[in-house]
Amino acid sequence: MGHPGGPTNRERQAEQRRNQLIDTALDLFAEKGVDGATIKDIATRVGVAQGLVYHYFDSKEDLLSAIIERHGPVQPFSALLASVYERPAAEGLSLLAHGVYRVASERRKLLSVLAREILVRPEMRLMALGVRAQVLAIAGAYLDSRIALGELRPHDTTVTLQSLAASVVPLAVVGLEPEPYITHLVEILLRGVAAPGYNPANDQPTGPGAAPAKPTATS
Amino acid sequence: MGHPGGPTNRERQAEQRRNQLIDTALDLFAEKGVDGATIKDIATRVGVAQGLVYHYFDSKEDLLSAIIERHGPVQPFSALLASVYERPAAEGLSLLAHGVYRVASERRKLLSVLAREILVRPEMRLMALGVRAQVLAIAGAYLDSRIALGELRPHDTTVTLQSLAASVVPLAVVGLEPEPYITHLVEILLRGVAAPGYNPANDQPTGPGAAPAKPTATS
Amino acid sequence: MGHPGGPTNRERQAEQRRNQLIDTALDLFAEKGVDGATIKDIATRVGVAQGLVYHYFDSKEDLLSAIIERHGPVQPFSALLASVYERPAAEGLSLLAHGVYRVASERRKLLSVLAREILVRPEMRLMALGVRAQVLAIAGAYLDSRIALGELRPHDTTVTLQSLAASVVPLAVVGLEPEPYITHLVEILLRGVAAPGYNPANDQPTGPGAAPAKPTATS
Amino acid sequence: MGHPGGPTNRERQAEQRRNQLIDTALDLFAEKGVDGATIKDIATRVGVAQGLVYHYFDSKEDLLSAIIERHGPVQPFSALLASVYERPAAEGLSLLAHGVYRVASERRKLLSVLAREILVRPEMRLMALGVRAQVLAIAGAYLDSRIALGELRPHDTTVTLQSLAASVVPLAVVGLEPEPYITHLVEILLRGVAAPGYNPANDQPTGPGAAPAKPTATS
DNA sequence: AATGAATGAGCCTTCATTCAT
DNA sequence: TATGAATGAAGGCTCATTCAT
Repeated sequence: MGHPGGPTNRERQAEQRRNQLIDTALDLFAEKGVDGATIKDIATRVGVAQGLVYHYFDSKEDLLSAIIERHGPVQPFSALLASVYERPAAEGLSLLAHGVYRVASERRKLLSVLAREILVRPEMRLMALGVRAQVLAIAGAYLDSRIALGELRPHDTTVTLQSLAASVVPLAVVGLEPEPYITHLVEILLRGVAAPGYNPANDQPTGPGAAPAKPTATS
Repeated sequence: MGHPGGPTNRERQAEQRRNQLIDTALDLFAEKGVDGATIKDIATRVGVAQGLVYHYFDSKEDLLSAIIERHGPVQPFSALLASVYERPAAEGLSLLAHGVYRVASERRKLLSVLAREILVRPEMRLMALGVRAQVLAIAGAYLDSRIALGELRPHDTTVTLQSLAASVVPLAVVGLEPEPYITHLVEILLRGVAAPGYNPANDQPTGPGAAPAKPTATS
Repeated sequence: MGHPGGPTNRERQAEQRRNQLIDTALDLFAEKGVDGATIKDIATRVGVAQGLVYHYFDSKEDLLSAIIERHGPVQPFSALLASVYERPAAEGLSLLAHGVYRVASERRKLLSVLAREILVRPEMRLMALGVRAQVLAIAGAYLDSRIALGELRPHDTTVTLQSLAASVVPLAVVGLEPEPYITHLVEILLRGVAAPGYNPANDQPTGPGAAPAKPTATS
Repeated sequence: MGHPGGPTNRERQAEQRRNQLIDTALDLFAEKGVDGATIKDIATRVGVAQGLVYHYFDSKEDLLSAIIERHGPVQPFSALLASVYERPAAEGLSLLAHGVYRVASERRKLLSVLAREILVRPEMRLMALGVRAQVLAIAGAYLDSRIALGELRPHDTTVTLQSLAASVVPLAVVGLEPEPYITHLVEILLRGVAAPGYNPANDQPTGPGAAPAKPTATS
């Protein structure tokens, strides 16, 4: 405020300390749960006095909020969705699945914490349901567009996406290997929702007017 | 033990009290988490003194074990799997999906508790992974048999099952409506893993030239 | 509740423990102030664990309420006022002054605590003002009756009472000797409010119609 | 100190800051009590960092001392007493009463703080008792002189003064209106200690045979 | 079987105080 | 002069657990 010329050295250090506390808190919350991890745990692991935590955060609750703010997965998920837009269905689903795995892997600690807290805190549950609704809306619009283009058969795209996410995210959170699981999953889902005659191998949307190859098989 | 003629009156009452404590503990664990619920909470809700809890259980931990023992979902899931065996793939997958939802709904409180504890207790995590492996083995054997019969195309059946379970169980745990979600999900998965030309409507594998059933929505 | 035949042994002991905690808390609150005295102080002086205090009281605040309930000076002051009613003014004022000193002496610890808290807690201030108003109303009615009987000259009796109380109570709270201070005070106030010609030495109200002795002196 | 020519600009600013801190501390001590107000509270209200408080004061205790030094009511009370000296009793008592109210009103915050601390800090209690003794000595000498002049009857003047102060000061500290309370109080006390036949209206001692002034109300 | 008094460890939080910048 | 990061000692309160009755 009163010092033009960018952050001072001291402010930079304070910011670092703050982030250090947030990151350490996230580690410990993920390991022991929010209730199981103590402020003392966090301070000790960072190597400072307990009191310092309260210099940066009003309460444990506030610390949790700061964690979410800093590590919140909404932005990366949004970016992922944006990057998929306009891609053919086969490629898009694959990008989606692998992307979700990657983002969830990077944020696995936070997701682990949230998964626990959502079950017990109504406000967090509501927040999570809201985010879920937003993401489903955006991603659903993408899949619907692929239906309109004739790549996918008409269906409730929410189901596809929910299934995709529900299958992939826990994998990442628990830390299991993605492959070959995800590739197989994408194949199953794609076959499940592909329009008759859509050939993923082409990586090219078949025009809506294009005559599908003889329905010899569902593949 | 030393009294022939079945349980005495007193033993029956003790059993009832024990179960009452277990059930109430489960309720509270699900509401507030294992850490968030106190022994006093439980005793108060049952209408007894805290001390009594320790007549029936050695510790909070022991109480949690008793809950799992009494409400463990392994048996019903096993029964479900058994009931599906020998059924055609289309029917089997549907039975499986709806059955999983039903069982998970009935046990949603326990599953909610377990979901939280698994993330934080290594022993529980191992236990859960073990159960998962068993269930996947049994159910996988079933799907493999349907592959062998030509109903389903050869694929990693674990993926199908994992996806099914991961999609359905959270639905039940969070308390969302199953339909039309589950029906749609089954349709997608079934199409995704069906052998070419398999006609679910027949409950019989069909020749390659048979027309596939129309999708639910206008294609 | 569920045990006819009066309090059990255990209940009696619990009650004793409770009172012991209240009394010890009062001692310490008076010595160090409510903020200055710690729950540990109290527990230690009683010879129990800190936690036990919270078995009997919800909070430090609740403990303070219990102190007021048990040691509240309203009842004894009311009794004092009742005992004075119908007495001649001279005797009444003297009884009042000495009685207030006695009661305030007996409750000096609580009054000391309240004196401090009133200055800082609006609710307590209001409560105290309310009590003061009640007491002044009752005692004022007494003095007004003595005015009507011609013993005292018409005046704002609230002032007399307020002055009496304000002079006597601090004496008791601080623990100073009452005599000869109180006797002198009563004499001054009595002369200050006596009707011309009222002779306290008589301990008899002069009838309203009685001719006052020649106004040779005010005494 | 080492700079001739009066205080430098910087010294003047420092003095201002110091006084600002003292005044703000007094405000907060009065509002929340010495224990209840924090150094951070004070610094925040002044708009500076906590650390700065420790550039001006060694400790919270030292800050309290500085408050007393700056706002101590001894000087104004002394001035009041000096101004009363030689005045006739009736005028003197009235001046005293109103003057005490005025001074106590001006210093009500400090008096509120002291009232609380005296009850809990032995050193402060001693200090206060010492001040009280001094004031009573001076004011007592004044009243004794009026006794010697025949305006007041011989009596323990300490009692009169104590009663006056005890009645008036709390009024000011709590912030109640002075009138008509103080006027009535003075009248009562004056009648209570006046020599027989003393006529306040004259501001002159009157002979025993002189008719007393009519009471304020119809007697 | 049942009660609830009692314990004691530990948690979150506050706050006066210090100190490097 | 001024800042605010950092410390560390408590303090209020909770809670699983024990035990005499």
